[in-house]
Amino acid sequence: MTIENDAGSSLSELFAADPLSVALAELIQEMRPGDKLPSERDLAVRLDVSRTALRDRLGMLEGLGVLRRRTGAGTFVETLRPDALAFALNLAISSSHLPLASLESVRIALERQAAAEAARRADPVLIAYMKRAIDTMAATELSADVLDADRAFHQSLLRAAGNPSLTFFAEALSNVLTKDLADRSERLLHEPLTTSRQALLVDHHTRIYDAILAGDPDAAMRAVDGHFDAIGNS
Amino acid sequence: MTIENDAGSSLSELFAADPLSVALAELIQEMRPGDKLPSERDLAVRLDVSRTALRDRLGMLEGLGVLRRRTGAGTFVETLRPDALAFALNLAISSSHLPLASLESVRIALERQAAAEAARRADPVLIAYMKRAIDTMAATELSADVLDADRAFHQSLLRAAGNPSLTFFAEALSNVLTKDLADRSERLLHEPLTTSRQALLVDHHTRIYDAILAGDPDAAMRAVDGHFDAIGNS
DNA sequence: TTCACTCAATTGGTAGTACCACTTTCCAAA
DNA sequence: TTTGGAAAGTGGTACTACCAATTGAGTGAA
Repeated sequence: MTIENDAGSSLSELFAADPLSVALAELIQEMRPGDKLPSERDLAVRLDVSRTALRDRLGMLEGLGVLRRRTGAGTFVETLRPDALAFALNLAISSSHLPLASLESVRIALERQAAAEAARRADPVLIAYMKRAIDTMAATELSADVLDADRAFHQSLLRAAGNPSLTFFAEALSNVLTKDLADRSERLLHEPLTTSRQALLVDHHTRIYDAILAGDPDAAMRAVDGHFDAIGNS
Repeated sequence: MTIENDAGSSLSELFAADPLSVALAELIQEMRPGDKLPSERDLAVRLDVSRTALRDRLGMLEGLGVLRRRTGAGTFVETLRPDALAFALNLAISSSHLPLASLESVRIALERQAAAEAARRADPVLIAYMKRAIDTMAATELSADVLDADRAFHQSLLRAAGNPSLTFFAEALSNVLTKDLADRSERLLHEPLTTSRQALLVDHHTRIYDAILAGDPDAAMRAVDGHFDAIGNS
């Protein structure tokens, strides 16, 4: 009866979590996103714990973004939500004083990798979205539009990479850095949109785009680095 | 009285979390790691909720690795623990079917960035640890020792980068990939340690080391890529 | 005085009950 | 057939009681 610990042992061995958490984790591992868990009352009986203790762990798993509890409906297995991770990271940055700059470099690392993988895939349809963002960026005369186009570009870049983990972490980081980015954007919005600066941005993004279109991962990575070096100093 | 929402508003605006979670998050943000929270009974009264509801959220925050509850002692603010994130990621990978390969590429991206930053810092003391790992790798005749030295090398590389966020994410990913790595290691342990393979590994690591020692970020990144390309095909 | 021990207060952990609000289902009435 | 609402089920909260671990102050002896 205690033989099916293929998936469970790795969790219980790696993390010295309490048995109840591990039991729940193993249960969830056997389910798929969207599946409905047994009701709290049933599950409490089945696991031989009180509903109070069970809810404590369910709260934890919901905090981790693994579960979603819907009042009146039930508890469901969730797909990993980047915003849940972002919530944790936000708290951690405040309480643990993780420097924003160090997070920025993680973001750069992910974007660089995304560019490389996008170049390897070279999916014409997905790459077209990047091109559209660049065109928008070049056509407008408003700082706000440039910022929007910039966001759209980086988003389409991640999509073009087609790497779910990369997308997940990058989105989580984006959420974390949103406040910082908002401050920076605010500053840029109050600056006049100089033609030279706009041309510079368009040029940088075009280089990334060209490298990906050409299927050159190394050139794509260099282009991303050049981009972030430039806006880092602006 | 409602003016001090500099840190709080970002949380409540970004995440549509319930008020209680946000209130707790704001409280935690004003504290430092190691600080002790009020007792559950006091906090429940202060926030005007039941201890039941409060414990539900505390469970969530503990799951996120932000808090640590110690029976009989109290609840304390924690520094961000990579293993907590790894726990969540493990569950997420199982339930959301995030491909291991996509996670590997995130790991590569982080390691590449670490190499670049280590080269920029060029801290002789920290770099020396990398050299030691390489020497160990070259001197031994056991597969197990090579694997240990390999781990030591990548660990000292992250340390040499001196980027806390990079280290945090890389460690979390290492924990997640531990099972997969264990399988791979197992396979390697049963293979004979060919001199050519060992020389290849030593050569790859030496290239990374040399580039960092020379303070050349680009070369360091290329060396990391070369390394992972090679072991990816082995 | 100093050290070691005991014990009571405090704290987190669990159990159980009751009730509320919301959702879903299904059956009966139009 | 359609529609309305009742009923059952679910998560959310509150409250009480008790357990186990920790802490610290007080007490005792050396």
